[in-house]
Amino acid sequence: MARTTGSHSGITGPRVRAAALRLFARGGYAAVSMRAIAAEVGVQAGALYNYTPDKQSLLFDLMQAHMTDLLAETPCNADRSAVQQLQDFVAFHIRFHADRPDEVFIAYMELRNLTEENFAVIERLRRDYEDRLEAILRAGVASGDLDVADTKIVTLAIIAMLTGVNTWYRAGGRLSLDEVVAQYWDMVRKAVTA
Amino acid sequence: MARTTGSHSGITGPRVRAAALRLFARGGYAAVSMRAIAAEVGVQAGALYNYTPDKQSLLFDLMQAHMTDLLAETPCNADRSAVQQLQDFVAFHIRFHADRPDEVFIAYMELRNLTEENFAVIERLRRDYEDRLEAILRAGVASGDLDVADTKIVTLAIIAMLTGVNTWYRAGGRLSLDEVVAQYWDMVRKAVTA
DNA sequence: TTTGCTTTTGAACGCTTGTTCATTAAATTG
DNA sequence: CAATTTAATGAACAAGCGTTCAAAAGCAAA
Repeated sequence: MARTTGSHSGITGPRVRAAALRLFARGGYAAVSMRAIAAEVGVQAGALYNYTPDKQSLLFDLMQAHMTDLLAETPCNADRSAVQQLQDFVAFHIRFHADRPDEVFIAYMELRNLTEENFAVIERLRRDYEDRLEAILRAGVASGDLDVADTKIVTLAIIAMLTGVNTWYRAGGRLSLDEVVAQYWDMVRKAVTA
Repeated sequence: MARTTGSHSGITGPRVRAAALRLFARGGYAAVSMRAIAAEVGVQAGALYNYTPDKQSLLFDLMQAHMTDLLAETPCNADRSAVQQLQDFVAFHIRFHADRPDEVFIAYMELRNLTEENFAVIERLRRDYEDRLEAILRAGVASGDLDVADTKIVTLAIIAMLTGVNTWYRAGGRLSLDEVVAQYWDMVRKAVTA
């Protein structure tokens, strides 16, 4: 046997990325073999190398795509007040992350499995995202609507709190995403206003 | 060569655990080989098996010891008000975790590398810890001192926020631990009071 | 139907993995 | 000093790792 019936590059490529995403999120990058990814796709290990130069690129591409999407979709409406922008950010962060549990898990857990250069790229994207939130907080402090002693710390505290939702939230659980967003916004709002 | 001069079980045992802790935290359980741990101790791989039945037990023992310490040291002073107990908890959590970055990192990142039975043990200890905080919040709601809609969610949100300190805090950095504790307590207090 | 391209196979590469064990030597005990 | 216990070595094991590549086979165009 060699090429199998129905084989097609436009189909196999995305399936390789999807399988890698699933398995990396479930078992961790180092614990998942290329053969395991291939088996998930229904192909031999060698075939993966038509779609990625190596295992490291598979991880990096997944993380970079996730962070790029995150930054592209982050709301940025300068017409709204700082408090409104903060509310938009909280709602966006929770919803975006709840929709992509595997990507989020990988983006936070597999940083140390990136090469030095790849890590630098992802780290910069993460900083860019943090800076978006910090800019909102600064604007709120400047306008007097927010009471925040150290915008950097509060930025990190808010992001950590919001991202924590992913450790327990499951669609169809006790709380709807609307309720989750409302409760977290309530906490954040109280924590940063006078 | 066989046994080396100065070799002693009472010394090598702790060094094996310390090396495993360091390397697991740095590179991840799956990416660290028994030979790498042995090299860090200055010994051959076979010698490790005088101190652990296998690699999995090395990970589990580290995590269990950490969680047991955490629960043993958690403040629990029923004489104090709910708000005071909450303040005690926040200060304790930040300080305890800041003192043990490697243990904390492992306890959060390597859960998926535990066997099913070992995972269940660690998971229960983690729940016990969460329950301590939730009990404080419930008491505060009952006494009217706290305004919390859903104690479970707020428990998880607070813990996620506090544990996030470990991703950026470094001793000798811009902020002292006292300042960090003060700022986080300020946020928590405002978020859970009316 | 033949030609050429694309995709996959399956074997092979050298290397690393966790773990075991007979052997050896230091440390301890009598 | 001699006997025993303890702790380490270093080789070996089977299995798995990421990756490469010639050969094979489905597919598309002529």
